[in-house]
Amino acid sequence: MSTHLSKNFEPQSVEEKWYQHWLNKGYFNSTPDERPAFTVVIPPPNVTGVLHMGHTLNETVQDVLVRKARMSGFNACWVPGSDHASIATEAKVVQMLEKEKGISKHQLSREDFLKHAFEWKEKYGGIIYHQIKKLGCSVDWNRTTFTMDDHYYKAVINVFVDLYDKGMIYRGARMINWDPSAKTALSDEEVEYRDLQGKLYYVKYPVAGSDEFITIATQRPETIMGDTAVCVNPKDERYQHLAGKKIIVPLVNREVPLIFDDYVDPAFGTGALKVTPAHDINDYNLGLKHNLPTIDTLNEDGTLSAAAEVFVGMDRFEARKAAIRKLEDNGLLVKEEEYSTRLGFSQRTNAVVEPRISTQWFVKMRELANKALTAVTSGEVKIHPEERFLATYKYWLENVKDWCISRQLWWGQRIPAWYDADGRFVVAGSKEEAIRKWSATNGNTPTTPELVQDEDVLDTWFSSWLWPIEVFNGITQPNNPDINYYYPTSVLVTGQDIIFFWVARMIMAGEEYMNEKPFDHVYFTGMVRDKQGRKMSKSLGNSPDLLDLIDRFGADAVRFGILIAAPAGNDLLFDESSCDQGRSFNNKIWNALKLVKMWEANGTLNYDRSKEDYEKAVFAATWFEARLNEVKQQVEALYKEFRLSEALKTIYSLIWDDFCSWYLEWVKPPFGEKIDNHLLVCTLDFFEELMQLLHPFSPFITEEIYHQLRNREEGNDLTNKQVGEVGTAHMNISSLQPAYALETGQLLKETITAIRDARVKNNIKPKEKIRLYIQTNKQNEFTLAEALLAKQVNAGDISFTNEGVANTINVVCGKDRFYIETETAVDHTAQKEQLLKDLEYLKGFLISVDKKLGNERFVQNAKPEVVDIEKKKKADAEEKIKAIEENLAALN
RNA sequence: GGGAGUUUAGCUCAGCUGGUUCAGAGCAUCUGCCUUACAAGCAGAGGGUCGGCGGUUCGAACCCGUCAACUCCCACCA
Repeated sequence: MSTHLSKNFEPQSVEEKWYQHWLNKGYFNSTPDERPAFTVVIPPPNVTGVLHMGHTLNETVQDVLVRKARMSGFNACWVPGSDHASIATEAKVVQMLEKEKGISKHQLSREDFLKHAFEWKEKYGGIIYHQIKKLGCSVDWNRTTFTMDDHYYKAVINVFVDLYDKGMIYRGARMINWDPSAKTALSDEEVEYRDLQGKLYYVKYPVAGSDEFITIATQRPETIMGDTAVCVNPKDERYQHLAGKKIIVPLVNREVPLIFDDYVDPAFGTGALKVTPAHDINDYNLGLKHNLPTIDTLNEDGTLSAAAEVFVGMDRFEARKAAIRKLEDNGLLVKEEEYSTRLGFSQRTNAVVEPRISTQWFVKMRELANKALTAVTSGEVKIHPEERFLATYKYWLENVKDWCISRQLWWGQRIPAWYDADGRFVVAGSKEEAIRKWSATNGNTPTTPELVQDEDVLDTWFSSWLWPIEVFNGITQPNNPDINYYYPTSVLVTGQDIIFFWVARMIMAGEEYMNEKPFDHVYFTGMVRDKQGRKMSKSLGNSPDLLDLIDRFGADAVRFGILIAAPAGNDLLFDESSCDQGRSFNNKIWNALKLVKMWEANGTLNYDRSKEDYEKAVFAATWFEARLNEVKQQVEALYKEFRLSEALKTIYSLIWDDFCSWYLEWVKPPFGEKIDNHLLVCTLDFFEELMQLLHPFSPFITEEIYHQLRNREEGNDLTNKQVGEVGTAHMNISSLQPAYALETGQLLKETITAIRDARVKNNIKPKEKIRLYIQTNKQNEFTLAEALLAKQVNAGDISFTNEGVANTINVVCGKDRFYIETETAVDHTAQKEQLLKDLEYLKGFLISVDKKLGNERFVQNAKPEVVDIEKKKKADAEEKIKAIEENLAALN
């Protein structure tokens, strides 16, 4: 039956095969049934993007949870999909059109542009799906959703109309963040602030009708032309005498008032502030307060507008230089100063953001935020790790501002507002509906007004916030069987960087449209950084290519590599070497398979429990069964707390140390001999169970080995097996208590290590057989494990003794004493040294315990159990000391 | 400026309600092994005043205070 197994595990040959097989079997497809649902919606990556290591981590975590749930009896449903990512994608399409076809966006009609965009999406949108497959993700491909799918588009529009009708969406002129590169408004969250070294320019403003000047400090001399006032603090003595005077704005020689406001800090700069209501949020507020005119000196692309009068058409940064030169020429520039400042950058285009007054659409956030706040503070939605993110979440929601949702783009859901020639508008889901509404509000005129739809589209997040609902058509077909079954979803796995953009808003949408949270748990993964702790980014070139990694290490090894270093919520420093570790692990498992497959059963079914030596014969299996059950419980607990990297480490150690290093060595038959049939069955069962335990983390190799272990019938795949359905033959191998088996196994392991150590230290050749004498009060335990002990320390003979044995190497392990008799002469120096060292440690230990027990306050105050433990420690230590001292005496 | 987090072996991190046979794991290091599953391996070993200082306690890596370093989030000082 032995098919030839390759020297090492070869992932390439099995990954493709199994993924296709799983798909063919439809294991990942889910439809509602009587089982409990375990639902996960993927955080949709940008449709034209590629998966970076952050995604890799998220997808792996989700797959682990989903596969684990699937094999634990849940109806697991993981919905894949992608996000149209309006601004990012539109920027890419614009760039592509210019570069490859020499077409600029404004040459195209909206319809033509969208055609190009959809073509682009078709061409590149598949990349992320391919990567998700390569990684082994068990998503339900039948449910793939794109945020611009027809039903999804409709859902977004419905929600907009609904919120507008409820008075929660309004349109108005406000100061917003403007991206001059994409020529669109941004929400506050889409602006990233960075510290920069800038300059502060001191400029003299002449006072009208005098030869005095007021000197102001500014970072932005190119906005001087938009100044409509100069402001000082009313308590500032220096400027009192200028009250009522006019100030002349340089470069344009416009007279503006001098105003007084507490806002100005007299200690900063010169204590005088130029007020440019069109280009600074604070100035804008001052302008409102003091009724100042607003002069917008910038165009939407960041060049200077006609209103600036000078430098018209020049880019804002060029204009800054020009303004400085001109001011210098006019003798108005007093000085420049180095100044560290913060500038806002567009998250998507990296352009410096301009504060700009513009008419946009906003969502009122207060009420929505309150609901989202309650959902989390009440514990309805649980955040992991909680302590770290709860405070951030609360703070944002308590201080949230209205959400600017209109974007001056074409790629996205077009705002369903319709305007007549006079600028009056109605909000409606369709043109027909719009006409109806318009007629109703405007006096039922029978003539059809010429209604034009708003040119703008909605913020991407205004569609993503419906994700957990509309992937199940919950908005467009409320109460359909899917939404009723799958919602709320079980867990959302995402990066902490989009807690406000997405997580908080999904909770708002869930509460608003489903009257229920969108998920039970939120698991925040940390940021993936490189070895040096730097963020992974394209510009640094430190972000590995996922497909390349999978090519080199295999998907299982990559999953291992990213997960092993990823405690929940902590940033993780990713290094390829952890993939290497994953690959080594896979080879270790593969080689264990090769070993087991080499074994041949001896044909006799040695299952006779009545036989005298039965328990001795199966002790290794008894021990491992107990150990396996113990670890399974630990892992279960770790899953509950989402401590996946620890679960993986625990399984890793179980397989490598307990199974390979101890168990397999214990049951391994001597060269050329056959293995007891019963032990072989147990071993195969253990192996199966181990594979099932590891399967969520490493789906491919475990499936492959599951099939290599035994011949399987069609449709018998690990991926589709439930816990308890594999490895069942070995249950209750012997009647020994598991705790006793574990204790004896531990004793055996420690003894083996101690004796091996003594062998190494005394230069006993590995091949040399020793004779071993054991002095112990645990004779039963040692008798049970005697054969294994003999094999593992290469002892030809083991016997028990009540006293020291002359001319031997003495080893003390715990309270037990061992005497090693060898053929060669014994040199006692090494063991003496070791014994003295142990003795010293134990005596020190004893002193500290004695001290503690001698302390009356300890005995009085400490819990009785604790005192008892100390007493036992004392007794044990004394016993051990006695053993060592006797040994030492025997050596002399 | 406000808030949060981190600081334990060379590196990455565990250490849950305070109790020295718990100062641990994995990598890395050192020593010995080409033992017919695996040298991507096996068998051993060494390595830490748990960031500094102070306090609470019979007892502190763990609780409190304070200082320092690093990271992140939030905020309209020109």
